[in-house]
Amino acid sequence: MQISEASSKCGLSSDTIRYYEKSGMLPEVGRGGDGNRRFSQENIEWLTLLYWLRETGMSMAQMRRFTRLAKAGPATVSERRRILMDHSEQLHVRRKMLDRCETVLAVKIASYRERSPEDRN
Amino acid sequence: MQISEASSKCGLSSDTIRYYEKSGMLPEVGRGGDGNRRFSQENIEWLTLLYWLRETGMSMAQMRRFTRLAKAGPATVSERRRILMDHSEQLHVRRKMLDRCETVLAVKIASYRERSPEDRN
DNA sequence: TTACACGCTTGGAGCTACTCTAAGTCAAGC
DNA sequence: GCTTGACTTAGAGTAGCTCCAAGCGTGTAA
Repeated sequence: MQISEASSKCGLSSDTIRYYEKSGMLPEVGRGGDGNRRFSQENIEWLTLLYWLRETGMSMAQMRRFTRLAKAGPATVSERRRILMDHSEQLHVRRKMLDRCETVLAVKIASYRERSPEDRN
Repeated sequence: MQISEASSKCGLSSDTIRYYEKSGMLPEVGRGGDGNRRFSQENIEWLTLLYWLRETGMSMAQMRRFTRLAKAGPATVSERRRILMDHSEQLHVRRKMLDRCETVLAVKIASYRERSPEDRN
């Protein structure tokens, strides 16, 4: 599978995939006789995980660390699990932010509805 | 109120407040006789709203547009309400992303738990 | 009165995480 | 043989901060 198909399967753009590879966030990606990248099913699964981690705010530094651990083999499984569990907690923090913002917006929108005598910002 | 107090009240750093002002995302901020910025209660409310919009992913371009409309006066209220309502919908999209990511993480974490014969990435 | 600290000011450099562009290679189809 | 299209690289450009240096004005302490 070439890069554009990989891109449409994992959700990251081709540019981002190349950038992630250069930044050490992918395990070895093979090349065909034409010199182009060939993505395996495992590669796609990895990219898809990165897509979700990025989409929910994990830093590249953390993703790089996660990749390094995965490359190091099964001995690092517990450390990797820790990273994912920590990120899972981050998701709760973010959800709370969304909830609070929704309240803030609701109040602001309501203030726009009532036609007050003074200018409402 | 000077910038550091404003910063601690709205949640944006002093640097970010100055940056936002320079980028046309604040209505006029007054200056004291010493040449330093003086923030009014209205300023703080505006900054706090920007804090929430940023925190939940609104682009600077959109925030700038929102500010421009607010400066233009009450005639733009309905357009501003539209912006906030659109952003409110965005929050739902983001929440769904968090939910899906949580599922992805749960699956991955579970795969780490079962000690499989092959190396699990 | 001089000395130093503190909080503010500006302009500009540096950083993260992409995103886009230019210039080139290679294989397939006409 | 020529064009088209997907790929390659290096490197420039962008968004949104974040930090730093150099300088100014006020306040306390010696």
